[in-house]
Amino acid sequence: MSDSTTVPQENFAQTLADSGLRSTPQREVIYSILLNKRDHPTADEVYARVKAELPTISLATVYNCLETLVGCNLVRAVNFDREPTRYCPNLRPHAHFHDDEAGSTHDIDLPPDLLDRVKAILPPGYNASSIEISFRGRTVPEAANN
Amino acid sequence: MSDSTTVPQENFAQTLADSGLRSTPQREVIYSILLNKRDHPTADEVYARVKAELPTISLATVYNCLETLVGCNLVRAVNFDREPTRYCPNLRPHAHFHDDEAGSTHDIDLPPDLLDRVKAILPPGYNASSIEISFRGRTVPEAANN
DNA sequence: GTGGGAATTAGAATAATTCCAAAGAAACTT
DNA sequence: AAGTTTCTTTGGAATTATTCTAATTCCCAC
Repeated sequence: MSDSTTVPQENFAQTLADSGLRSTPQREVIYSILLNKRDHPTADEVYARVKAELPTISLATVYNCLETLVGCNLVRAVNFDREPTRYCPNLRPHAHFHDDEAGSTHDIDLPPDLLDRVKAILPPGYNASSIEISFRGRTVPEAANN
Repeated sequence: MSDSTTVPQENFAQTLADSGLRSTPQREVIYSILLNKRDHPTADEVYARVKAELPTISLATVYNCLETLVGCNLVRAVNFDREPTRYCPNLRPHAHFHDDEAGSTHDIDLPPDLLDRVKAILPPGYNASSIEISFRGRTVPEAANN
């Protein structure tokens, strides 16, 4: 189930506990939904999916849980322009490509040295806590292995 | 007034005309406001500044004009997380750094080859029309020349 | 099994942006 | 220069994503 990019289920509770937080059914299900279908769903989409398992969950809880997971680095939030925030359980360094035609978002793995080179452009005194590299455009199905 | 990063006033009308658009007082003033103070203002901030010169302008027009200028590549829109969109007349390749403490946004010039290297990570079939590299964090005044 | 902090819930509120329909210029046409 | 078309602006309503709030519920420690 887990690969090098994600936190295995058994560490999930621990990671939360490390931040003084509890593992709850809502948090677990939401995290598993993100692992299950890696299509960068929005909060609304997560809400729709989680209701199948927890029919009484509220949208506010979905937002709360997602924010919590982002806060303890179990999940990354991805933003494109004025689009709703999307969520991604891939913790490996990667960029994002947003296909404007399809509306879909894809992970693009980053060569490890490249992230370092990008970080290196910051002048002294600029202390970055996060970096985001994002592309927008079209994917050409014929040309891609896709 | 203009430098290598911006469009000189005399080309402004032409650039609009190339897209079948007119140069209007509202568009001109808004563009000059962006040139004048390069602090990445939001639409609201532009609105406040433009009212000094055009007191009857509406917020909708500010949004319209900014979108128009972005559309014909006179201006770039910059987004950070869920913050309001900011606008920037710097057309040179550059990244953005958002200082969470001060709420300010800074341009970070990109070495020309770096943008190419970043573009090169895209698999075949991924056709990017725009790239954005953005940092969030703090700036440390003591360490910076700033 | 009771008290207290944490978490969830539903709904109201907010903030940024977009939509809409009407009124106002500007530019072509003849 | 009047008429027509097209582009632009305007104010206000509407929309969308998200956050806030207050009330309940849950869970663990005592």
